[in-house]
Order: sequence, then C-alpha cells, then structure tokens
Amino acid sequence: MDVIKVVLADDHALVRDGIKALLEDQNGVEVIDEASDGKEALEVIAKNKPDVLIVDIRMPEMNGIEVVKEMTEKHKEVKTLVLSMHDSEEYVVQSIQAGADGYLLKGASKDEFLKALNNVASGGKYFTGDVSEIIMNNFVNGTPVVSTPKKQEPEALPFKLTKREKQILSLVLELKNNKDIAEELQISKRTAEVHRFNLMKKLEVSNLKELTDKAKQYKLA
Amino acid sequence: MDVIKVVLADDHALVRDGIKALLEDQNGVEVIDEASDGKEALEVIAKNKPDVLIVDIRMPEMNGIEVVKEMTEKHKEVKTLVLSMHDSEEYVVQSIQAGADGYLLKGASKDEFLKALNNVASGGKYFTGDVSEIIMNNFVNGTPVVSTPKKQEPEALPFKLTKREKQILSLVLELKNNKDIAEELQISKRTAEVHRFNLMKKLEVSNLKELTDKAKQYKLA
DNA sequence: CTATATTTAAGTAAAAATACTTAGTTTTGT
DNA sequence: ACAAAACTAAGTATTTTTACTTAAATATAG
Repeated sequence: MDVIKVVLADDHALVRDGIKALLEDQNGVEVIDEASDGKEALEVIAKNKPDVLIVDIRMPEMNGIEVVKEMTEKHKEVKTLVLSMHDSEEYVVQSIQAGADGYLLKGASKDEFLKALNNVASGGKYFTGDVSEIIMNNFVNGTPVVSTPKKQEPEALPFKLTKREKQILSLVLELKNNKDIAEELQISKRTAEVHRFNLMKKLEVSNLKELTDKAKQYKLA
Repeated sequence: MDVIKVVLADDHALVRDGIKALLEDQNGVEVIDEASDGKEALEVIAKNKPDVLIVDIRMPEMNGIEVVKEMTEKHKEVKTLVLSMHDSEEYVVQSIQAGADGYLLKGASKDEFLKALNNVASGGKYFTGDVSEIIMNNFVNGTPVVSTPKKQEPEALPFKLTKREKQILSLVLELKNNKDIAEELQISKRTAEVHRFNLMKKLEVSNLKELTDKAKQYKLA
C-alpha cells in the first residue's frame, strides 16, 4: 500500500486534531477527511473512499458501531479501527459483531496506535490487549459465552413473490438486464419487464439500489 | 492481592534476570523462584505455590505449552502468562487451548508487561494486541479464516482511470443511478453520464453486470 | 370442475440511459 | 507559464426502461 488514506470520525474536534497531528507526523499516512458524527462519516466515506476509518463509538446522530456495521455490509474495503474511551464489554462485543477490524483505547501509545493502523490497513486485525479479556470471555471456545448469540431468522416478509418473480429477482440481483434475463428464461423481454415491474412494486422500491438493499434486508438473494 | 508471587520459567538465565530485575523494581511483585526447563518448572511450582507462572514456550524437557496445560488441569489457581519470542499462529492457538491466562511477546514494553501481570494475577486475561489477529481468525465467531490469508496484489490494470472516474465507479458499483451519483457529487447528471460512459468504454464493458465483473476481476471497488 | 392466481406478452406515453460529439473551464505536470 | 489531462456539461439521435393497462393462455387449489 502506497499511503494509508484515513478518515477520522469523532465528535470532539480536539481529539481529531490530536490524532491528526500524530498521524500526519508519520509519512505513509494521510488524513483525507474528518467527520463529527456518524451520518457525516458515512457521507464523507462515500465521497472520499479511505483505506481506514478511525471511529469513536460515542457520536451523535449515529454511533460508531452502526457506522462500522454499515462499512462491513456495504463497503468491506474500508477497514475500520474503533477508537474508544471505554473498554466496556458491550462496546467491544458489539464492535466485533459489527465487523470492526481493530479496537483501541484512547489511552493507547503512539506506537500501538500506528501498529494497529498499519495492521488494519493491510487487511489484518488489531485488538488491544486491554480488551483481550473481553474477547476471550465472549468469543473464544471453552469459555462461557455471555453475549447475545443472536442469529436472527430471516425477517418475516411483508410481501409474497411468485416463483417466477423470485427467479427474476435473483437474476436482477446478479445485475442482469431484462434482455439477458428474457434470453436466459426463454421468455419475451416484455415479460421480463413485467415481472421486474411487479417485483419492484411489491417490494416498494424504485431503483436497483433500493432493490438490492431490500433483498439483503430480507435475506432474499 | 497482597503481593504477587511469581515463578519464572525460561531456559535463558539472561532473560530470567532481565525480567526479574524489571519485576523486582516494582513493589507488589516478588519473584519467588525460577526454572530453566519445563520439568523443573513443575517441581518448583509444586513446592512453592506462586500466584503467576511466567513461562517461555521453547524450553528443554517439556515445553511451556505443556506446562500451561498441566497448570490448567491440576493447579487452576496458578495463573499462567506465556511470554514468547514468537507470534506464530500455532503457539498462540496452542497456548489458548492449553488454557493460558495471558500471552505476551518479548518485545513488549515494561508497561504492557506489568499490565498483563496484574491482569492475570487478579484472575483476568491479557493477550497482547500483536496476537489479536490470530485470536480473531481462529476463535472468534464470524471470521472462520483458517489459513493462508495471503493477500495478492491487485492484477495490473490494462487501463487507467482518473480520480473522478474511480469515484464514479465506486458509486456505480453501489448500484446508484446517475441522478443519485450526480447529487452525491454535486455535479450535473449529464456529467455523471459522461464519466460513466468513459468508464465503460475504458473497461470495455457494455452493461452493469460486465462492469461489476470486471471491477471484481481487477479488484477495483 | 371452476374460480383464482400466475405467467405470458403486447400497447403506449413518458422518462431515462446510451452513445456519441463538441467545448468551455479547471487542474496538473514540467 | 504553457500544454496536456481532467472535469464539466450541453446537444442530439437512438435505444431502453419505466409505469402502467389490458388480456390471452396456462396452472393450481379448493
């Protein structure tokens, strides 16, 4: 990796400035943008694709864990390093469940910080030793799992699709266009269009992005 | 806990002396005995019940992991802190499976060392951040990566995209339409169209599916 | 068996995307 | 500072898609 492009998300400007100063002191690291709340973080990331998102948990609008979840689900290429004031069990557990690539406490040393950043930037993981006990207690085999083992059932569908529609849906989700779908299913392109139209109407979406999001939400696909 | 009684097990006298010096500099810690191999460690512990056993993995007679296993099985009250030169995956995995309470690399700072020691002495766990990736990969739910996380370099690109084009590409890959892309980037929809058009031409694709396939192939996105 | 649901597909008007071209403005590299 | 590259965006003709509606030909379920 050439230079690690970082986005900082923390609601305290002072904290951001501190981290920024620390990072920009290094070569090989560039803070390309900042955000002071979760929503802003999402926007900033959409525009300016960073390699790593350094994110605080406690933030207005949308907390850091939700931002991490969003990254894991929709932008897996943006690595996430959670930087928290707190080593509370829920925060750590939730961060890991959300798919964070790293977790550091704000009391971390500069060295540890840079080690963690380099690790996650290159596709690795880094969870500070300070939270290792929580990880061991909650995730590691052999020790009683305390945390929410919630594997959720596919959410009940508020709509019903016909067999053909499900078939069309799966092809649509493969990003195939109506012409190709029609060919593949040996039907008229007009028919494919109709199925697609009915599908969109049933799912109450108006474009491909919403469609795929909804499909993901209800674990179709 | 009054004073932490420690036994050191390492086949290098120099290493033992160094750690001993470091520890005895602290109050609240006392090195009550030492051992230079695994068997000796077991004997020493039987006589002189310490609170914590600080143990190296590579030792003659009986390696550190076996000693840890023995402690876990027969002397659960003696906490074990593995101090290894190596962050090899097997060592870490085996130590955890053997029931170690902590794992540190010999490159650890004095602060981290003391933190780890206090943690395990008081019934906690401490695994250095340097081995957190191994823990995550091997034990934590959701990341069942077993081996070879060798990350290959993205295939050389037979085309060059401008910054803006890459930006557009990533939004296109999120399945956003030109209108939304234009809004997000604050440019005219016509401009977004142009970028998208140039993009498709450069990548030699003619629809969204081919585009995403190509992007995946070259690990863009 | 037959009422209901599904699949098929054409028709139509409006909206959007495609496939370019041209061209002014801004950025960048030397 | 100057040329090249990149970004911007309008113009235009052609295709496609969208958003429906209507309606025939199956399927299927009670």
